[in-house]
Parts: sequence; structure tokens; C-alpha cells
Amino acid sequence: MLTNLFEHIRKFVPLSEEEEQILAQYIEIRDVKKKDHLLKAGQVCQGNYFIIKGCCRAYFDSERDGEQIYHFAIENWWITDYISLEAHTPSESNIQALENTTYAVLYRDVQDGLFAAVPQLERYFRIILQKALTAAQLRVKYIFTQTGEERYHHFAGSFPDFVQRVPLYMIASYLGFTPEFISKIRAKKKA
Amino acid sequence: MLTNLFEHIRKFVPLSEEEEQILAQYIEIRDVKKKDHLLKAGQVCQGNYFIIKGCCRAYFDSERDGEQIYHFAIENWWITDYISLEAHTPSESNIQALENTTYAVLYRDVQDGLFAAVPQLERYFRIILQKALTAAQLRVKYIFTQTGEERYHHFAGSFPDFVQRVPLYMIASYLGFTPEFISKIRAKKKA
DNA sequence: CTGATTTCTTGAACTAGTTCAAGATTTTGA
DNA sequence: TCAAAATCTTGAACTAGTTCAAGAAATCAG
Repeated sequence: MLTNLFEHIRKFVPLSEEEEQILAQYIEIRDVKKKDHLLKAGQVCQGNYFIIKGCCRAYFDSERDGEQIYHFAIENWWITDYISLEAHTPSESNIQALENTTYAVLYRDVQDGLFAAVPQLERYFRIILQKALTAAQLRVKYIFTQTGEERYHHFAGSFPDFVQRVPLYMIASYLGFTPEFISKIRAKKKA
Repeated sequence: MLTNLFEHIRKFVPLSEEEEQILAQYIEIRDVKKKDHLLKAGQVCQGNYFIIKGCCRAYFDSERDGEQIYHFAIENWWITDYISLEAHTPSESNIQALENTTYAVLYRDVQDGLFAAVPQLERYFRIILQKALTAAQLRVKYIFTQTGEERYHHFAGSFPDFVQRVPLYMIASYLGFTPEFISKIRAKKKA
């Protein structure tokens, strides 16, 4: 069940079979159905979620324009609300399954114990976080230097899987514009 | 000279005096004058910069709208181009001093050696990166849920130091709009 | 298989923020 | 101390993307 996670970790740091065993004791595996929530606004986020099978989105409800999606995750991606996780404050965002999903949870309150037992996991997360930060900076770059149309084509080119699996109006939300606008872009392309 | 850095590290992990000595051997201290570059587009970014005294910006040249600033740093902030640093590819961005600046460099190629010598620094960077990622997610949130006007007031409220130290047109760039627009916002407030 | 729900499309009126251009003010370096 | 450079302001014309409204198409649960 945790094979995905073990392999993902091995891309960055060594991990023996004994260490796999230890890790497994610190991790909880869960299932959610499509549309169920891994985290709801108001709850304090308790951990980091690794998607084993399925697809999720993280979003907040903004009074102005309904839901604003800020992150997607599919197989082998981590997803969480760092704001809530770090500050121990109630989350302002929701994490929801877009398909029936199996995921692993690493709870915040056991994380340091795990790092003490398997020190190179501290390194693994350092590397993962650095990659996530790189991606976040790149995202800001694209938001500011590309038009909506360019951003849509760029995203569709970079993540064709998402365009398949996720409704277009959610991609519109993630990219920061309206579903109507995405429709108009596509209409243009056919012509 | 490295007192700032040592204290910053101690906010997150313990650090003995012997470890300070070791760390100091891995770090290089540099000075740049206002307007000089810590990193220029085209160079491969070689390390992570910690601002001891001064103020810098990171930006790329976009053909569409001139310079796009994606990060500022003042005393006790780290700044680098993770995209270039991580992929070992020529940077598309520039890091420039906005004041005469003293900074510490941790070079990529000695970083692992340092972590081996002082393991809790791996943890320090994990924590720092998590905070940076949180900030980056928050930034995307604000970009998408607030109007330009709200974003300006929010930024000015959260980072009054920057509004003092950095020209307004650079803040406009960082927030993703034009200097003219920021002028109009301020004109409105006075009225 | 079928009605209900979810997702996608289209068009017309609209607005937040841009662009261009020019002048005013502030800061800087020699 | 003063000219040059950098920064900030203002107004008028403009545009990328929104909003609203309504219908069409696709998907889903029972």
C-alpha cells in the first residue's frame, strides 16, 4: 500500500527495509469518496497528506468569487494547508477528493518522532519543500508575465493529466479566471 | 559578522559555539553596492544568500512589461533563484541590491558537507522552506482573492518597512500592477 | 435507461486596471 | 550646490477579462 510513498522517498534519499517498517508505523492510510473532504475549513490541519491513488483539490471559499482553488494533487503528490498546520490555527481552506481517493497521513505531532527515528526523512522533506517552493515561485511568475490565455495553454501543455481528470471550471479557478473565459479561449482555438 | 545568522538559526534549532565555528567555515561574506547584482540572468545560481545588512530584490525581465519583481529580502531573509539553483541551469532572473548590502552565501556545492557536519541545519532549512512555501501560498491567495487596491493596503500594512525602503514602483511590480495604478490608489486615500 | 445534476458554451454589457504621454517632485552624485 | 537621474502623479483613451443570464451537452445514480 505504501509502495508509492517508499519509491517516492527513494528518489531523494536512501531508505532501508527496516526504515520502511518504521515509517509505516508513523503513517496512517485512509480512504475518502469523491466529494468528501480530507480537511474542512474551521478544523485545525493535523498533518501532511500523500496521495496514493486519486485526485484532490485545496481551495478556500472567497465571498467575492465563490471557491478559489490554490492547489491540486494526484498520485505521489503531497498536499496540506501549511498555514493552518504551521500556526495550529483553524484552517481557512478545504481539501476535497475529486475522485475516490486513498491517501497516507503524516500527523504533525508524530513528525518529529519520525525524523528522530529515520533522520534522512528530514532531508527528504527539505528537498520536497524546496521543489514545492520552486513551483510556487514559477507559478507567481506565470501569473504576472502571461495573459490568461497563455497561462491556460501553458498549463494544459504541462499537465495534460489534469485537463483530463479535472473539470475545466476548476482549472479556471486554479489559473485565476472564470470558466466562461476558458470556454472562450477554447472556442477561439477551434476556429 | 555572522551574529544575525546564528541568532536566526537559533530561533529554530540549537547551535553550539563549536557549530558556529564550523558553519562560519562554510559561509562566505560579501558586500555589494546599491544597484550591483548578486546574480545576473544567464549565470547559474550557485547558492543561497542571507542578507546581513541591506535590501535586495529578485526579478526577471519580461518583454511584455519590463521588470517583474518576484521577491524582496531585507535583514535576516534568505533569497535565491531556486529554479536555477536546483536545476543547475542559467538563471532567468536577477538579484540586485537596492541599498549597499552585506550578505552571506551558502554555496550549493558545500551545502551537503555542511549538513553532514551540523545535521540540525538540514532541519533549519526544512523549517525555513516550509515557512517560505506558506508565504508563497498566501501570496497566491491574495493575488486571486483581493483587488489590486486591497492588496496594496494589505501589503503596506504587513510590511511597512518595505514601503519606506523600496520605491513604490517596485512594490507595484511585486504586487502585479502598474506604478500609475498605485499612484491613483494613494490619491484616492488622501481625498 | 432516464431524470437530475454537473459541466460547458455563447453573447452582450460592463469594469478594474493598463497604456501612453507629459509634467512635477525628490534624490543623488560629483 | 546643482544638474542629472530617478521616482511619483495625473488624465484620457483603451482592453483583457468579468458578470449575468440562459441554454446545450455530458455525466451520474438508482
